[in-house]
Amino acid sequence: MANIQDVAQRAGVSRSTVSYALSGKRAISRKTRERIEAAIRELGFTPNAGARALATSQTLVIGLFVHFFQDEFSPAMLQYVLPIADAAREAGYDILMVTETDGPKALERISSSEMVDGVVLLNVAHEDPRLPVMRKIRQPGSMVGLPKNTEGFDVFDLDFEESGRVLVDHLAERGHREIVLITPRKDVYDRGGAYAWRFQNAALQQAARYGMRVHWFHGETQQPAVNRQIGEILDANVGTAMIVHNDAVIAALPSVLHARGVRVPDELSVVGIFSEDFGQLFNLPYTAVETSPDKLGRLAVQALVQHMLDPERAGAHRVELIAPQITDRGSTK
Amino acid sequence: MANIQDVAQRAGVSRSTVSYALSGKRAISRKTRERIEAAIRELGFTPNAGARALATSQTLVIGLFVHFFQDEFSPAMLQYVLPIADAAREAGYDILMVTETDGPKALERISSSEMVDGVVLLNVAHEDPRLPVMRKIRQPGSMVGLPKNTEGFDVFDLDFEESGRVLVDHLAERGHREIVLITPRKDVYDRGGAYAWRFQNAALQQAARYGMRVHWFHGETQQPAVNRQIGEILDANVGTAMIVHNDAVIAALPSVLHARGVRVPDELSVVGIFSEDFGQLFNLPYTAVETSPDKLGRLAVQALVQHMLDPERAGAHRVELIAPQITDRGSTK
DNA sequence: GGCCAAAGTCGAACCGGTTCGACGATGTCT
DNA sequence: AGACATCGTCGAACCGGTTCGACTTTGGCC
Repeated sequence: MANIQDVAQRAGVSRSTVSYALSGKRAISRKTRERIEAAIRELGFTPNAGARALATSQTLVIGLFVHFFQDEFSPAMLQYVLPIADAAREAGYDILMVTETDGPKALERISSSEMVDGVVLLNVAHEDPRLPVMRKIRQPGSMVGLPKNTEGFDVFDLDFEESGRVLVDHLAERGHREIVLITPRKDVYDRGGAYAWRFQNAALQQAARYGMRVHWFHGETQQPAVNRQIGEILDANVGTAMIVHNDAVIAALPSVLHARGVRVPDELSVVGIFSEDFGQLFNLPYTAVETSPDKLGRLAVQALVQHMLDPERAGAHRVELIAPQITDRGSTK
Repeated sequence: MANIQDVAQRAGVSRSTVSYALSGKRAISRKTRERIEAAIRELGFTPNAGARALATSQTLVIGLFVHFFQDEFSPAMLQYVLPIADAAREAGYDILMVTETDGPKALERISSSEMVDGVVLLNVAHEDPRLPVMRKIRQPGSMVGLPKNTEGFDVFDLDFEESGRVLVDHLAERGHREIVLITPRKDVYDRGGAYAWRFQNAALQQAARYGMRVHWFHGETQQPAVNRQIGEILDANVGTAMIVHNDAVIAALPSVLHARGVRVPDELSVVGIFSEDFGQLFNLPYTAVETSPDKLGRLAVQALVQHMLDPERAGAHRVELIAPQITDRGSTK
């Protein structure tokens, strides 16, 4: 394997000259540069990442910390991960993906051994145990999911409160007075998944404002419990519309409704909150708030990259809740 | 940030002694070791990964090369990725996940800059363009998916041929004489996704052996084309059973069958090939061959780790096609 | 022609670990 | 008591890059 010394020798220059030719940080004459480039090509030289990291304190790697909870629907997670990987690469970074259960410990390990220049956290909880660690470490951090205390980080999330209101409005405008609300499982709340109660509180409050009656259920996440529960809710036969904030439930809904011969929107109006890709994957015919995982993931990476490039501006952090967009698929009336 | 020199100073020893205390490669007296450990704790020292990589030529990172094709069903891919990440961590490795479209180039880049100790390739095609690169690089490689030439690699895959035969047998035993076979999209074949024709050829051959008539279709992958196609196939009303080797089709099947009131297995027998998790996700009530992505992923990592630990035995490679297990969910008769 | 700035290159130091050879202290065996 | 192996530690070299300061050469300007 060729190293920078071999290149220098072959081109008849010193190691530093090769380095400068590569980085462009000092002027190099055209003739010399061409000789160096030829030598690099002939020897197939690529700088050693470890050595470079050691010298520059830069790894060009971003740590992506994801935890795949059993009670959350995994396909949805992937929709964040892929755009993040793409955006990172566009900015010249690779992705070290960490899925360990013990997030704080993993974060500590990766950070203190300086394997990454920055960190993206997915699925951040209200009082996320990773955040205290994030505050101690040297690398800048960016996240998807709104924690209680955002100080020191770039934070991006959907505006779940507004999303809840928008969907209630949508139903209220169409005259619905009694509705069903299906939210994530209780575990998500217990874990501090703030998006759950942010959405739900806002929805309940807005419904109260309209004088709507709301029947609220924590949706199941695993089959066959999901189908059974949907059946029970339909049996109860309360309400003329349904707001579903639960991936597993909304994915299973078409088949259950079909099986029971419930026609949407004639007999029941349905709205949800999921990404376009997710909707396509499960062929969901429901009007819904778009969750834009790709947009959020990209934003997180872009903000992080800015901080990594310009560590001075460590004070300026973005907290951005993107506005919900409703996609009307005609499932309400 | 504390480095090994700070620790040495605080413990009143030399840097090398600290290093030996950490690695255990030479004997260190109990007293000295305890002083060093205390210093490490007090200073919160963690070895710098780049420096260590430079000195040892070991990164403790595995490169995971995945390409998410639009015409393949992404949720299925995740089922390989997560077990791989887990298995890697258990062996002390982290995962650098690379999703670039230009796989060969990415492989070249990561490998020659020595960012990883070894490489896992997912979804390997018959003549995968990444393989020529794999043969040149210094790091050992392991893969899921059976290429034409396996020499030099550890290869793991489901035995798709046997899977095809097993499913045909299953239907033949129940007296079916005319069946529908739905395979992956044409693009998958064109790309050299060998699992597609390995399964299909074996199934067709076995069916011929029984004198069965087979109606063969390339399944669609994106909605709403999937549903439309399933409808058309059902309209044609040929055959008493269906073998589905296509994730998007099998995922959509329950709702289409429901909608048309086709009862399984009374009016139509259905078998498929998908993982248990996938079946659970989409609540699929079909008898199927288990694809065991978790098992395959773990095998790939374990084999790779062996090669990384013992580079001498570079000659001995495993090629393992795991035997299909059929899970009877009662969708045939 | 002399002075000065800019361009181009080099050598040395440094980043933070690991590892080899050497050396003193200690213990064992004859 | 002397020879010798073993234990414990140290200093120096090395891994492969980057970067700083200094030096030489070139060119422009008065």
